[in-house]
Amino acid sequence: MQQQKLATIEDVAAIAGVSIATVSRAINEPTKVADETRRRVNEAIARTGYTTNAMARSLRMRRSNMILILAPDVGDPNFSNILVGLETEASKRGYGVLIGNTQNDAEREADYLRFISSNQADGMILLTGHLPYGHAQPGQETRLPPMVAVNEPVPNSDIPFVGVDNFEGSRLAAEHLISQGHRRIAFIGHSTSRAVNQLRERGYRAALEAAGIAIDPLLILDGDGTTESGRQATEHMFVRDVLPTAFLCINDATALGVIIALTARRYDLPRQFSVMGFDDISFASFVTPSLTTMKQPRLRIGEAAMDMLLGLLEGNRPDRNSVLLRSELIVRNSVAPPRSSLP
Amino acid sequence: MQQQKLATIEDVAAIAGVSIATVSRAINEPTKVADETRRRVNEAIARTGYTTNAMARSLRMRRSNMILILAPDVGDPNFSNILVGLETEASKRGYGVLIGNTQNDAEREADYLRFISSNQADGMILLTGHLPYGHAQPGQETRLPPMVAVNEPVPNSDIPFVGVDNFEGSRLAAEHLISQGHRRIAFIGHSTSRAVNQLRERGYRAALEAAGIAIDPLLILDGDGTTESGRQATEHMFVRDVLPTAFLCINDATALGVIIALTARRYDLPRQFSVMGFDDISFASFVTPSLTTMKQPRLRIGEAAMDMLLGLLEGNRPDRNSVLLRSELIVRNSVAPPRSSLP
DNA sequence: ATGCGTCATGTAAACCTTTACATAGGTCAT
DNA sequence: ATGACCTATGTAAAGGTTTACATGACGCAT
Repeated sequence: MQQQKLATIEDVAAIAGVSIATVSRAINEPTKVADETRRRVNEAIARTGYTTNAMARSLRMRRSNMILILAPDVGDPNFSNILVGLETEASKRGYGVLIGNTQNDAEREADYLRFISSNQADGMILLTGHLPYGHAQPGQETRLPPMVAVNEPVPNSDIPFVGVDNFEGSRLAAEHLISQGHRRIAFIGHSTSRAVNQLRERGYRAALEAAGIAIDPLLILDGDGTTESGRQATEHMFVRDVLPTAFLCINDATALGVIIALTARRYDLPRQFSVMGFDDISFASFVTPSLTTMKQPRLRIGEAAMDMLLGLLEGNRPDRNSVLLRSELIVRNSVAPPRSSLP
Repeated sequence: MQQQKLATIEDVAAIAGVSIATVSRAINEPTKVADETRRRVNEAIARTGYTTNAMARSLRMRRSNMILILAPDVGDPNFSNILVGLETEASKRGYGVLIGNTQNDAEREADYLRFISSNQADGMILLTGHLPYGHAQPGQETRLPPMVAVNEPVPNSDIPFVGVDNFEGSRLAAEHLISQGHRRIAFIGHSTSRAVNQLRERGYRAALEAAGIAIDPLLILDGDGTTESGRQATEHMFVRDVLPTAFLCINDATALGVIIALTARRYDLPRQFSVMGFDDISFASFVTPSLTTMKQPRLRIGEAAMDMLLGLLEGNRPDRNSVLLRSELIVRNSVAPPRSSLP
């Protein structure tokens, strides 16, 4: 019921009155075939509706023109536009995009390697922050294809990385708060050894030091990147009674938790406390007060990463091993000068 | 630099001392091969790290075990979890998932058909609400593969559909408002001929009629599904001075627009006006007031759709041509009894 | 006339599977 | 002893490309 036999290169060759080799050349290296012949071949192609069978082509060429994207959660709003960027660039260059949603499950990660070892994908984008589990199974040792890490670098590896400049972004964010007159600025991080956190905390420290503000360790708290942890961290500060005038959060989700905690305590934001996030995820503009944050150029990150990977596949050594894009300050309504500094 | 020649079935056969046919059978139909032989083959496979070349397999079998997902915008928060559901089910059944982000661009839609006509995908999921442009190009007439439409049915076609029961969901939403005492309920729709809108409006009408409430045409407004259109529709009502006590919106984005408009006019929600959305997208719980809405079971929609498609590919006629899943009432803080009905 | 280089095309191998058909050995009923 | 059937395996074709190598025609310098 399914197959009504698609036209093959032989059908085209027969109609055009040439050999299949000529048809193949007419398609892939048009200059190598005489004008008149090329015309006849094209006509035959049009008449038969021929399209080259990708499987046969991949089998012969040993490349599939497919890229595997490994992500812990494709639904994550932080990934969505990166995905769009990845797909756009790939499609523009004639590549297809395969998605692997790993849910950080080792078994699924290992499973997805079958796309690599069975030649179904030529390269891999890692949004996971680590190499797929099982890449070096006792007996197996799957050869890994060219890869580019996005968003989170792969620690202890020289895998090329594309992402936002976390140090710079965080420094700019802290500078923004400082420029508004804040001097007691809390940093709520997400220390689980993730490189991202380190850089953002360092950016925060750099900005404070540059402004001659002493770092108060009591103002640096740890969370796990969730809204709930932002809320808890804030509560913790009230319990200890060590309060900042502004909160710089590792991400928007955490910042939302801070806002929730402060609002629950009936503080008036941003008059009494300022809050900044990082990422600019979709709800950032809908919270009350709307969130001042650093916007990640997600679309461009995706495009740049795919561009780099395809470059690798085509044999270009990349000029640099990592591409850091600028994040952009998005001023909304969650930041204001601290009360004490008001006239 | 790339290829270090992967092991083929011949290598395995040589080591195991059998023919390649036996190796193939040992892998694909284990019962058809003697225990002892199977053991030797498996050992040889383990030793060589052999994985079957998917390209050769697909070429021979004429099926790729890949599904193409066509979506206007993979980044749309409304799609994200559907995507996860689709991917999860596919992966569980041994299929891979290819994404095609069409951006509603005819050219890109046509382009993605190459995956079909070149045998790179066996089936297709349509999130676009229409057949890909170019499926019946003058000369071309690409044969379309088995398909399932998700979220939005394809009008004037018998393409199987999986989605939420819009009529029922909308009726339940309206009933919820009625149960709180509302009788003047506005409906802000999105009439651009989309089937979704029709059904939701009908559900609204059905609930009102069942409660013996006359339909006031002045309370039925049109929008285009965006936040801005929700704001405008609300303003329009104030201009005409025809006001409801509650707004039932075609989706959460629209509802957000209504909330913005009302808040800007300094009304106290939900005391003075109630607002309901539809979808339960991620920011729904973060808005102030948090949005009472109908939750779409997106994950399950994705899974059900993929299940149906794979069923079709395996030759099962589906029992029904459409699967409608229930949406769930999520009660938050944007709905309260109308002032007039308070004690 | 000969030889050489170039250009357009054809021939056939290779890419790696799956599977229809053939073969061979064994069991069992007649 | 014969034939029928079953099981386990092997042989070889087919699936649709790309491309190294071969062929032949032609122009041109010798």
